[in-house]
Amino acid sequence: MMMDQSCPGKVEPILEILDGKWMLILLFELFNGNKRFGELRRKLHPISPKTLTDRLRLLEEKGIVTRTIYPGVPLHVEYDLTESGRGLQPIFEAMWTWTQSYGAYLRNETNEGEEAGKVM
Amino acid sequence: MMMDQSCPGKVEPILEILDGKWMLILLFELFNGNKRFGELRRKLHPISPKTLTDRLRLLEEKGIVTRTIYPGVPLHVEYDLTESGRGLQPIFEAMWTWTQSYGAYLRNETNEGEEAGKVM
DNA sequence: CTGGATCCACTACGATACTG
DNA sequence: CAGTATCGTAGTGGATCCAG
Repeated sequence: MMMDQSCPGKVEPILEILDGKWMLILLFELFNGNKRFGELRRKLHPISPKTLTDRLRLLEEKGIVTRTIYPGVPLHVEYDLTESGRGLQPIFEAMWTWTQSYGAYLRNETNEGEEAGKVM
Repeated sequence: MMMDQSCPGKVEPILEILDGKWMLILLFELFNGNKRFGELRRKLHPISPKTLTDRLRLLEEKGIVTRTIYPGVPLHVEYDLTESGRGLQPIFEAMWTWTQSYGAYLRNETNEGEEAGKVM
């Protein structure tokens, strides 16, 4: 593992993908299989359609997801991870491991507090 | 490795730490040993003192770094990683691995183009 | 040397309404 | 169903100057 001084600059672009209010949970949903727009919208409720579109388009640009259109009425569009997208999973796992070891009290920031006895 | 539906919410708080324009490179500098304010300021040039202070304070709150003051004139303050902070390294390594495999063309976004042969 | 104080700009994100 | 168009907001990082 080469971790020299130029790493931060090289690694930083990943944050465009992992960053922001919805990206993590969005990617997580996609890890569990391809999904349609409305499906994602329900899972990420109360995300706005504009924001969901923005995030999805960014992921598409970055080669993380594919967008497949099945013509017909009603319209049918599927979002799926590319191989590159699936390759992000080890990063999630590393984050998850860290969270379990050290992240206990960080919860109070983004979660609003009603997660006390939740299932995990 | 348990990765169920509530993981994203649990993992998300890490992004407060990894997130933002300077956090990655800041943490990276700290991985290479404790540093003083001015030292970090030079390494992260052209970061503003306000922003550097903000980032450092956040990391302190989260238990990622310690701030040690050595009284005297001129003032001497050292920033160092806690064990929790050092525990972030596997996440960096996972990101680094991903970058090398899939992230080749992502570079053009955050780097403005004049970084070609830069040492950093 | 190590910041605090102020002011400002940008942009992610949201609400809502509308369309092929 | 799957978005687009518009408008609005709030938080975050930056510039600059000042202070213990």
